[in-house]
Amino acid sequence: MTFIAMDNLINYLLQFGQLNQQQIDLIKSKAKVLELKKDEYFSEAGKIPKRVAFIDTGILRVCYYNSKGEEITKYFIDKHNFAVDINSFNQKIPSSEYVQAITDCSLLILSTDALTELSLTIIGWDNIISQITSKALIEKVNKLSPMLSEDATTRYQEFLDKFPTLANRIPLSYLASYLGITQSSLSRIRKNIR
Amino acid sequence: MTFIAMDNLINYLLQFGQLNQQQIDLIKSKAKVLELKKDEYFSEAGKIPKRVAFIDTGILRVCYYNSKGEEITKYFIDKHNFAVDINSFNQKIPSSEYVQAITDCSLLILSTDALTELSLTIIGWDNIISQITSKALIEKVNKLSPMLSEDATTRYQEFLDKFPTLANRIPLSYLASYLGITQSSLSRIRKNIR
DNA sequence: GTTTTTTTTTGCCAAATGGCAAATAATTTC
DNA sequence: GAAATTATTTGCCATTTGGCAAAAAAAAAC
Repeated sequence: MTFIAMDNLINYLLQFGQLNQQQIDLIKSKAKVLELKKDEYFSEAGKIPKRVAFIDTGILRVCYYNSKGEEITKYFIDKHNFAVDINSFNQKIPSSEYVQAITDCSLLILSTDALTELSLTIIGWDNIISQITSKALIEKVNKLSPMLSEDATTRYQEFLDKFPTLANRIPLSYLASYLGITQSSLSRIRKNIR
Repeated sequence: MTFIAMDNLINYLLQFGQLNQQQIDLIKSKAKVLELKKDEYFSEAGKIPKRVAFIDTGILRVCYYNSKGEEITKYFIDKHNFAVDINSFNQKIPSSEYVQAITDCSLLILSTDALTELSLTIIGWDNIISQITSKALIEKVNKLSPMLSEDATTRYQEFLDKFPTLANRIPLSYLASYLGITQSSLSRIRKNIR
C-alpha cells in the first residue's frame, strides 16, 4: 500500500525533472502517510499551513466563507495532485481556506522542514516544485475562465465528466457553490438532465 | 522615459528577491523597449512565444476563441505586471491566446535568450521568476473564483473599480465576454447603473 | 424501527440574462 | 462633411436562475 503510494508520488515528480535513486530514497524517507476519513480537514482557515499533501487516493475540496458568510467550494482536487493553500504556505501567513476530504483519502505528507531539506539537498527540486505549482495554477485558471460564459447546466455536466461518481455522494451545497448557483437551481438542473 | 521604465522593472523585481548593482545593470542591458499602439498585438495564437513583456504603461488583454468561435477576453493585464502566455512560453508550444494592447503601451521586453542568460548568471533569478509567476496566477484564480457566484452587475462594478477609465474606451464586446455576458446585457447593466 | 434532524426537491413567482432584430449612435472612409 | 461602416442601445419575448417556504426524501440518532 504505502509502497505503491510512494511510487505514485515519485512518478509524478519525475514528470517534472530528473531524480537519481539516492534522491528518490530521500524523498521517500521524508514523505509520511496520512489517512483522512471523509469530511475530515487537512488544513483550516486561520492557521499557517505547515505541510503539503500529495493525494494518493480520494478527493479533497478547498472552500472558504465569502463576505456574505456563505461557504463557497472553490475547487476540487483529484488524486495524484498536491493539495495546499500555496499562497499562505509560501508566504507563511494564515490561510483563508479550508481543505477537506470529501471522500476517504490516503495522502502523502511533506512537512515544511522536509521540503526545506529537499530543496537544499536536491539540485533541481525547486525547479520541479515551481513547475508543479504553475501547472496546477494554470489548470485552475483555464478551468475557471470558460465557466463564466457557460450556463449552469453545462458547468454541471463538465463536473460530471471530470468526477463521474462524485455528484451524488457529496452534499448538494458543495457542488452548487462551486458551480456558482443555488442548491435549488442545481436540483432542478439535475431533474432536467434525467 | 526609458530610464524610469527600467527602474520600474527593477523595483518590481526587487519585491521578490535581492539583486546587486551588477545584476541590475545586466538586467537593464537585456531589457528592450517596445511601444505598442492601441489594438496592436504583442503575441498571437498559433505562435510559440519568444519573449515576455513588462508593462510600463498601458493595459493589455488576453483573448482566445472558444469552441463556438466566439472571441473571449480572458483577462486584462495592468501596468507593472508581466504579460506572457506562461504555459506556452514554458513548454515552448504554440500559444492558444492573443495578447493585445487595448491602450497605447510602453513595454520592456525580455527575450528567451535574455531570460536564459539571466537565469544562468543571476543566483536567485529563477526563484524571483517563480514567485512572480505563482503570484500572478494566484491572483487570477482568486479573481475568477468569486466571479462565478456574483451577478453580472457586481462583476461589472468590480471591473470599474479596477479599471475606472477603461470601461468606455474599449469595445463593449471585450468587456462583455470577460464578464461572461452578452453585449446587450452589458449595455442594459450600464444603463441601469446610471 | 421510530423519531429527529438534515438534505433535497418542488411550487410559486420575481429578477436576471439571452436571442434576435431593428433603431440609434459613433466612428471611419472617402 | 456626406456616405458607409461599425458599435451600441433598445424592444420584445423566451429562458435561466434566484428567493422563499413547504413538502418530500434521506440520513442520523435514539
